Amino acid sequence: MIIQLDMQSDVPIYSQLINQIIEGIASGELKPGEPLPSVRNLASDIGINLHTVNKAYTLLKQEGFIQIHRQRGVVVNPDGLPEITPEYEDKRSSQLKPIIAEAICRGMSQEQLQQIVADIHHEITHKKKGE
Amino acid sequence: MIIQLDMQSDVPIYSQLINQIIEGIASGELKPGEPLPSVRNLASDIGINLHTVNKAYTLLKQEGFIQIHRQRGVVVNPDGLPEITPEYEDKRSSQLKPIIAEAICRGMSQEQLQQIVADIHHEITHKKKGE
Amino acid sequence: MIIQLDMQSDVPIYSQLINQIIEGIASGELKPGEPLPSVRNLASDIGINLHTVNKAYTLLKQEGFIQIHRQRGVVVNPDGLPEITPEYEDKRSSQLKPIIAEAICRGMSQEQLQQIVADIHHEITHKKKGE
Amino acid sequence: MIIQLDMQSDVPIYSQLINQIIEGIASGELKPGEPLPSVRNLASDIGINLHTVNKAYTLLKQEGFIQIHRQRGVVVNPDGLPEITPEYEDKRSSQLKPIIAEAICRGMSQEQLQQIVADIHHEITHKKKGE
DNA sequence: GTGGTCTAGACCACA
DNA sequence: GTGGTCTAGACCACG
Repeated sequence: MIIQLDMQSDVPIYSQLINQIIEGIASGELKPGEPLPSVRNLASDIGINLHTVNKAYTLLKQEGFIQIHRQRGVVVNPDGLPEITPEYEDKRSSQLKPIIAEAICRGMSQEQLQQIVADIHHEITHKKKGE
Repeated sequence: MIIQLDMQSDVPIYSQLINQIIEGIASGELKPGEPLPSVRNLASDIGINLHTVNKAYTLLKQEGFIQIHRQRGVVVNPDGLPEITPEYEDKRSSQLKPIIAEAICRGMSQEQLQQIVADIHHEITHKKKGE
Repeated sequence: MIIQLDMQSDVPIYSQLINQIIEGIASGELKPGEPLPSVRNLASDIGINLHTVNKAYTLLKQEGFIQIHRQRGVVVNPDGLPEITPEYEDKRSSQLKPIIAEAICRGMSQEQLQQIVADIHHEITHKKKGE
Repeated sequence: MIIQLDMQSDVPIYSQLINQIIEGIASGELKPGEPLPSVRNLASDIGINLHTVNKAYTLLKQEGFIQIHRQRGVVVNPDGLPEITPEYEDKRSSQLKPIIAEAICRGMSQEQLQQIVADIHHEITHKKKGE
């Protein structure tokens, strides 16, 4: 899986990493049980510090997306992925609200918004490898 | 309009402020041309630093949501609100993508997602004053 | 509050720090809402790296014992402390089980064990400041 | 005796192994003089590294729980089990203290704590073989 | 060779 | 001045 980071972005690198891995899981590129690169390999591959990768992995583990095995490395959680918890729903709503509010201000209708969501949804779930 | 800030959130206060004002505009609570409190008043009302309010106002102005006049104070942009620029569309997509990816991971269907979006859209546009 | 670390222990420093702070809260030495030293102050006071303190604080925040405010520093959670969750009960049992098993092997009766627990409980809740 | 290991746990495998064997002795499942599987057999049975089993056995021997004979293999110490030494008491207290402190923070009374201890004690000593 | 921990030092966002 | 992020480099526990 190809990781694309924007070093100029104000989004922290470890966050970008988390997002990319979650997208990889969502798109099916990364399947449950599949191994992820070791902290050091990934860090040197994408040219960042291993602590940054470590932080991303640790947070992904805490949220239940991956498992970090003692000395065997990191794998996508084979026991199924995190469920829809009330905390998650709260977080999701508070993330979506300002985005939707701004869209409304800029004159987007509800239908247009839903179309955008549908497009992105499709883009993720129909992503082809290496794309 | 009532501003609700969460001092424990990891979202910066100036961001929360921006979001709340944009939501106010989206809901119709704040109409084009309508005055906003002065930097000093708003800061003392909600008990935060002057600079924080200033930063929020400045960014809102940069994005075209408000106008700041030296003497007349701050008003919601009476000349219409910002349009849908390519930059905005990029920003919106990059914000939505990780949210949608996580939703997919947690087993939400596209329909469920769109329902959530519709709910939040409705919540914003049908908000009653003072609520 | 006095922090006592054992640099020779195989218990990680950040863990010892977490334990000491939790004990401080349990003993009433640290009350809800009370501020904790800044990351840098605490680090230099006890002669460790700020990242180590940061890790301890971050984990304590994740478990709900403290709040980390934007720029105002760290305080003991004023909204009440974490509750008894099923996850906590599982963790607690799996921590206690091997300790109790070893105690049994070494010939301790259930009454003796409970006495030890009572002693430690008393020691924590009746700790006097500076002791 | 059935060994249950959690490869995802952050408790080292050799520690889990030690705990399980001590629990086996505490429950009476493993009696003094009773033989334990050879390092090789146990390792291949539960699918872990030789060194891991070796480390567990070596530590158990150091603490006096088992004896390792060159030819006759490994047996539960027939000369009686380890006693209550001051070192053990220190270790036990330092293990129990943070657990009890957290329990207090989470609002458990001393009676509740002792009930938990009693439950686990009962669970260990009344364990039936093969359970 | 793997992740975990710790140190040291730097820059930035926030208020 | 506060915490947040990132880098660099080191040692250790684990298997």
